[in-house]
Amino acid sequence: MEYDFKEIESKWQRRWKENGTYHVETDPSRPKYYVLDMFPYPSGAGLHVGHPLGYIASDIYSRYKRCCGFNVLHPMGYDAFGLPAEQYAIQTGQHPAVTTEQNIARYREQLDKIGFCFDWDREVRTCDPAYYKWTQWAFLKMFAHYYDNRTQQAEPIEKLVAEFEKNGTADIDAACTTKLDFTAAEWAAKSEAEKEQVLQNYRLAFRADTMVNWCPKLGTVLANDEVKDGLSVRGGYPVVQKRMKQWLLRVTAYAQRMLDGLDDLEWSESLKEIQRNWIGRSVGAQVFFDIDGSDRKLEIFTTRPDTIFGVTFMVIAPEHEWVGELTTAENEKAVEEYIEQTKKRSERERIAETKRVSGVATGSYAVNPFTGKHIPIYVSDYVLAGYGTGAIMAVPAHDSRDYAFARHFGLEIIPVVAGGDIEKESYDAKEGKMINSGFLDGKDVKEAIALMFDEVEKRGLGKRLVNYRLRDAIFSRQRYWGEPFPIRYDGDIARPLDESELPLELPAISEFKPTEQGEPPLARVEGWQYETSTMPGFAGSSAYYLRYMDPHNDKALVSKEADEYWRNVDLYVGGIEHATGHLMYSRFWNMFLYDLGYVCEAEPFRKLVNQGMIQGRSNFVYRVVGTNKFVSLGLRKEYETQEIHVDVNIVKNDILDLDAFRAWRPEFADAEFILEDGRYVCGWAIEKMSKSMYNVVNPDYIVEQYGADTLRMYEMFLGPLEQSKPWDTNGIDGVHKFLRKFWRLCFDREGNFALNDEAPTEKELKTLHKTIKKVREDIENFSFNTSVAAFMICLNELGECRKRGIVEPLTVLIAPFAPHIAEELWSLEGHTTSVCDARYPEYDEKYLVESTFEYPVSVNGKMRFKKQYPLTATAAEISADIVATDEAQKWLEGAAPKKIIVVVGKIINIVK
RNA sequence: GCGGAUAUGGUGUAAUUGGUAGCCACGUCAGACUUAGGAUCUGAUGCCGAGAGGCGUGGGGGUUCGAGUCCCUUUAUCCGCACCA
Repeated sequence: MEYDFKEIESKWQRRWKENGTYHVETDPSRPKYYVLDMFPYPSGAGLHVGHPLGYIASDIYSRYKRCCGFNVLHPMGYDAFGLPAEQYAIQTGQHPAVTTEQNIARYREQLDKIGFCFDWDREVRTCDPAYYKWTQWAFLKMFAHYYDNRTQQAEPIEKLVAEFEKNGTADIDAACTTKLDFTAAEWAAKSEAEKEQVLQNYRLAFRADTMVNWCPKLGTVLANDEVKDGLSVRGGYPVVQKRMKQWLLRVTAYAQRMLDGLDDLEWSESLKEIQRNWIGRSVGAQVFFDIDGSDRKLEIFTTRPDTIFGVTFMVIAPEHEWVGELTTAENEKAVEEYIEQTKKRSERERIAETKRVSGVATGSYAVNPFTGKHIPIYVSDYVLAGYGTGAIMAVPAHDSRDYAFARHFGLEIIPVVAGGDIEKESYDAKEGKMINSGFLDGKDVKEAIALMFDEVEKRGLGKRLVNYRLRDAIFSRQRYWGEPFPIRYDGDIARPLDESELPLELPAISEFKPTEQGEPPLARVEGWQYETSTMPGFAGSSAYYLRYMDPHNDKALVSKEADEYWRNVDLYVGGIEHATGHLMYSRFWNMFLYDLGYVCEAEPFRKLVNQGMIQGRSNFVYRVVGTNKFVSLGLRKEYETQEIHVDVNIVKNDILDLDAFRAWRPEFADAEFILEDGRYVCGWAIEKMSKSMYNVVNPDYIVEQYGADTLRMYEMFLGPLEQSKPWDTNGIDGVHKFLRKFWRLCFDREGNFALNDEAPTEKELKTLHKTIKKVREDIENFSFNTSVAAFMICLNELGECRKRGIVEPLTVLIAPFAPHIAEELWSLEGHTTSVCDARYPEYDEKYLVESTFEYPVSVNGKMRFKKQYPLTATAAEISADIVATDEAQKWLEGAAPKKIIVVVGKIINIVK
């Protein structure tokens, strides 16, 4: 019987569906394991061969865990709200709900062909009102809570109000936008609108007038992680800074906890590092500088208080609120001009021109609290309004930016740390001895920093302070295709809907552009008395992993029972591109729900694996310039040629299918070829997988040609999971050949199923157990490429072994990788259960043991590694051959091995 | 500029974590069976050399009896952050 993968695969996919094979329920009698993939955004282009990489890996792991006795939750869904569907709607008038529905159907069809073990009964879609009800619910909870720095958690806003009524802000230590100061009496005197204004300063979901990333082309604001190099991540359109009233999430309140939480997560060091950088904690001091002729004190933040003696000027950001106040009459014109000029510069220009020094003096002076010197205050855009206090103390001798500025404006440069040559450049290193610094002279930098902290606090100049680079997340988008905010307005006061009013459904509209007045599309809806912006893409994806635990519950996001059983995600597989977006927001969202007691784990994703990107491998043909003749790769040097992308699907092993090429496009219908060895060889290059490069490989095509099991194994065989690599269909034959060989193992020459019950030999058992051990270890380490290789080696070693005692465990072993073929063989053997109900095979150590082992020995004074000893060899016998090095002696000392366990000639353990 | 990662045959990769570098595949070459093969099977295949032999894990140096693996240095590529005080 031939290996008819089409027949086998459709048969088993149908059965799995009919029998609900992969349906999961909570089962307290069994240990749980939660394997999650980052759910896809269903785009119009469908899946290419790169998308399933992570899904296949997680599917193998899920099936493996299931065979190990775990109750495995492995769900899938769709991140269905988002910009592309809406952009498409604007162009075509097609409602996003319709295109999204179509795209989901297409995705599902593609996914089903690959044979995943998802529990589709738990599917979620973020655009489903029954789902986004809980996104809105979480938002309302955030609106109703603030973050108390003393209890280090979210608390009901009523607690804060009660505090205001009693003591005003006197005893408050809460996360806020700006520090407020008022008494109980002042609070009582405020109007309702004023009180709400104050509370917005503390709520975890709040509305504020802030500088935002505005993308005119997309007509919406964007969060920091949606902007890169001054361009929008989606679409690549310019982004400008603009002051607007927006909803925000106070993620900064959780900065420290999100930072601390990283330590215990099984994430890659590089991903943790990206998040640490994004949070950007820095420890420093807040210091107030007196301003000459004013009662005001200029507040700055510094991480180098040791260098205060070297401060020779101050700089404030152009957006600093005191710019007007600090500017003297004679400097007014120059300052105004400068600010006008910086406003015109886009974010992109500002980034591009970081080397250019610019600035202007305010005419005011501050006083260096340690030297007593009067120092000028400048305005310059190298100081950012958004970080620290938007003002700095400049130490040109020890900060390269201050140095460049001082050089440009001819300002004094005083070295206070010995070690550099300030004639040439600033000395930024945090090491050396202090000079020109009064009581700090002779001290080491580290020591000086500590002493200065104390001194600053003692003199009442300021205090220690921790600053974060992390910004609050802008949460509203001026778009249609997203979750509506459960907020209505009473004048300017935002009123939350009652929970019983949820979900607030997105109304149907037919025109998706912003209004003439530039308002979001929802402003077109007649009678819409709610907020007109919608929530951003990350809203729906922030808690979807919780919803999978209990997807049909209409009383709660997740029931206590389900949450306490499934707890959190044990293994999360997805791309690194979500490092500062989704993975930050999800952690914030989860910690918030944890504070409120709705979930029992503070961290949502315990272990995370980032699969690499699959790049495209493009093929080229070479047209002789001015003709319709195409010359093969090896001969192209002899002609003047033009390189043309050719569809990779009509090229095999870099050999062009000439007829297919002629049929590909009308202009090539009468193409002629200059061949080498009778074939046309194409050139190739690694590029991004995209339609325009004609290098997109569709998984459907691979499944059609080779079957899902081959696709699954080949994707794994391609290389280490976490590494980016190009897709190259060359080579898939090797994996397909292997599966055919595995299939034929069970049939005799006449094609009858022919497993026998003969007892396996020692050698065959050794091969089997070696493979079991290797494959199990590799799966645990996510080293799927080497486990596929192990299967191949196994078959090579076994030859034509048709013994049930060998083939049956191998079938179970291979099932996570190639489930269809495994199921078929399993059923032919007479098993009535599904192969996924079988226990994963254990290996028996005794089959791994050999009777001899090798040890490095000296032969004729030269080190060799050839000599074999019997297992019973004594230390004395071995030592006679060993060069008398310390290491060898140490190994022998008291180590006289009683038993040495050896795997195919290598020592794995010495039992004493 | 700062931080992280990677570098091994013609190609994708492997190496029991300091112990015979190149497993397993692709490709290539030779052979078998075939009317035929994009089927199947067998063998060869790191480089130089006729051979003995020599060289070989981006480059240079070091530790070690022994280095792809550890240390120092350097180069290239990729990724993240970037006027963050």
